[in-house]
Amino acid sequence: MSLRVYNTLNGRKEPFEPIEPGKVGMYVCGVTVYDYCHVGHARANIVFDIIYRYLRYAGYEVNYVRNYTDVDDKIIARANERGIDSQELAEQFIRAFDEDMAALGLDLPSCQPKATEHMAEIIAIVEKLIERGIAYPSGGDVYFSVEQFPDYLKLSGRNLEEMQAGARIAPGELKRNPMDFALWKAAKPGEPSWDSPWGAGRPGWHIECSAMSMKYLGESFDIHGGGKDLIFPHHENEIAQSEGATGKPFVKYWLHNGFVNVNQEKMSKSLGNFFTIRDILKTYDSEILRFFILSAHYRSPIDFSDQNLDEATSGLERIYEALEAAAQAVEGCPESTEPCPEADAFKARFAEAMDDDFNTALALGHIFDAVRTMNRLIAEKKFRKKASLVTEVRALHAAVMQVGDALGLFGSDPAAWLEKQRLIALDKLGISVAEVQEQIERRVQARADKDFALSDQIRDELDARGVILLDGPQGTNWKVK
RNA sequence: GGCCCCGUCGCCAAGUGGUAAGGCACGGCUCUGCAAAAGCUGCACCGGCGGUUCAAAUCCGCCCGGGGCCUCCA
Repeated sequence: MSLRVYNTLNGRKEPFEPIEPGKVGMYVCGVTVYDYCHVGHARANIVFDIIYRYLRYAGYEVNYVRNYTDVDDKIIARANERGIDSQELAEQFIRAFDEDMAALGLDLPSCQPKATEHMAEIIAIVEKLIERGIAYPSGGDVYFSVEQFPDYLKLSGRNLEEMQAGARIAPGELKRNPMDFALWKAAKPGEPSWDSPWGAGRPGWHIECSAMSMKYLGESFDIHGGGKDLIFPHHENEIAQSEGATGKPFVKYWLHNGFVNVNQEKMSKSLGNFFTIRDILKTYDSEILRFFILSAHYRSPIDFSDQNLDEATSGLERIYEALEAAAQAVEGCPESTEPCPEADAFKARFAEAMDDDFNTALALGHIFDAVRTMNRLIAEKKFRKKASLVTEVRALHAAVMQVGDALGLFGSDPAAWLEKQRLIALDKLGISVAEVQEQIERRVQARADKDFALSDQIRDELDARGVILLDGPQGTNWKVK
């Protein structure tokens, strides 16, 4: 069984064969740092985080580069609004981005370059393109000439003539063809700028990614990722610039994640229907958000709502409860080195799901199957005395933890995680832990007195307010509905 | 207008030619003082119509409904 990935370049799933066996070079477009990130950014980064994790789980050595776009029109505009330096604004949101990604539990990429630190590389590519007749200086700008690059629009599958019909040349742009795009923009007063052979200026939006990806991963590399909305024009233009300059294939596999929707509509700044990562993390644990995102295939749209997040919470709690129960059930039992075919089969199914274009939804289904098996075995009579069952539960527990690591899940201590969730939930109900404890004690006394009417009344009252009492061998526990 | 995607159980969601994974919710049973949790168990012919095929949720056509890109966007 081997990995197959959906490649936007040809619209099909194809076998994943890295340029250099065993090694993967992967570049993902980061963010333009002028504002806080929203849940859409969270999805993109979580998706590529699990791709990064799974590739390593599958044995690849991965060089993962994710950039910061720290020079751009929007950064300049926002900095001007606030009357601060654009670099200062960029630094502020780079820190915010790093905090958000850490809060989401993302593994750090191998390298996180900044556009402003790669001016020499950017200028070198522009010079090369001019040299080859694919780009031309005009005023203080430099434009890429789309007519000189026959493969233009091969990623997005569009038609140049039709696009030209609707394209306009903005005032001040000295383009030969309306579809030509800026590689270098002449500095306007008050804008950050760098010296270049064409005078002071700054890079266009797309060129930085060509420069940084090729610098760290080579002129041809394996995976380039980003949101679907980057296919055109950003990634299309990256291909044009890069292949135009090198004459070599730029990227082997283009991977694009689907959007986060709110009420079936794309979450976006312009629609104003977005939630920032830091706001959501106040209400929902980051692992719940990750679990929710992994519950759908990465290329499908996913609808963001309280109901969906609450369902994800229930599902994740079920898994953590099983992990906790399994760990407790086998504690102190003799260890065994016996192999466990069931656990091996489970891991094989997990790998098979992930190998099919990172089918995390199916992979989670397999994890739930393993959870049910563990629960079933633990519930057997005299479980602890049956060595084969103990061995199987141990092996399944270890296997779930292992595949969980490949998804960035189940890394918390189950008891602590569940406790945190129920405290959060209780807080939402506006009930204090002390009050619940007090009621439990009253009920314990009532039960001791065999006053079941009072006992049930106490439980029903709490139930009506959203708190469920659970009587177990170790006494009475509680959880939120 | 051009290009593209989606429509599977009450809700979420896999499955893309061989007879529907999983989760949440719901019903029954076991357990329990009674419950809950857990387990067992029950619960869908896949938007509509037509076609191809021995066989279609899966392929083709049309229709209906929803969405995306074409301008900054994860």
